[in-house]
Amino acid sequence: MPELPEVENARIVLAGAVGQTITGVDDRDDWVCRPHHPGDIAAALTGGRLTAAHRIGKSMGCDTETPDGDAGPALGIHLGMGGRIVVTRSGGEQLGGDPDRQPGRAEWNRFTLTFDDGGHCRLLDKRRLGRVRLDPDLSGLGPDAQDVPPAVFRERLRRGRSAVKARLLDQSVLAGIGNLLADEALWQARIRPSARVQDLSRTDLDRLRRNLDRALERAVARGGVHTGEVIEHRRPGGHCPRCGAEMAHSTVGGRSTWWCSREQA
DNA sequence: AACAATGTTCAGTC
DNA sequence: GGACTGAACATTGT
Repeated sequence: MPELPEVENARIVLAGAVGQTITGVDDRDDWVCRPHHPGDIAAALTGGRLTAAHRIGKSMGCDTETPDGDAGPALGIHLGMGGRIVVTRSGGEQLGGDPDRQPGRAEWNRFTLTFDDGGHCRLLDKRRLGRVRLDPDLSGLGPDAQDVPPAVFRERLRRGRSAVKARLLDQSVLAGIGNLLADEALWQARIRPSARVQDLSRTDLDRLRRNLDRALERAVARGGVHTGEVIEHRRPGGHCPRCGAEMAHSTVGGRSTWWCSREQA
């Protein structure tokens, strides 16, 4: 599920744990916690306190404070292909979970913080492609896809010769856009995903940016990219919800791609 | 059983 | 060296 909108909602869940003091850390999943070893993250964080929850693109994390009140290591979390954050408060109140508010099966628990008031913060990830690490290097990320000025968007996107969708998916160009959001924004803007960036006009790029902004805002508000208008029509036999033409399918930028065969010609 | 899946990264090729 | 492509990664669902 996780593209920028899902991660932003997960960040809000994570923020529900800010202020808590960490009494225990389960970091035994050495794949999800790589390159750390079991116990490394526990040693770094136990006794510390969460002080903030932030996000850039699809990467999020917490700032921490040591028991002495000094700045502690940052706890970086990436949800990968299907991770979720669930926070349980001392009273048993649960924040997060899947769209049906199911917490997820216990064996999908990949990482857990336990707090002094009895609450928990968990990463659940059935596909196990999520990641937890201390002080992650985020220097390779481009600006967050939310709130990119038009001139910056045009300049960053137009560089190179690849397909426009491949540019949108490149996290070093803009951070936060994933496969579904890219298809949605390109469909809204009526631009073919395989169009080469050097062939797009300034008007095309401005229209794409506006539609991307709108798709992002809408997806954050509605709880995920799956709420996009064209998403449910990305399937064999699907039709464009605007004009009724058949949806076309192929691979662009290494990912499964759907577009309107008429409007995005 | 074979294949695709809302993501990232690494090994190749140009 | 930079830009770009495709496979690999771990696991689940169809």
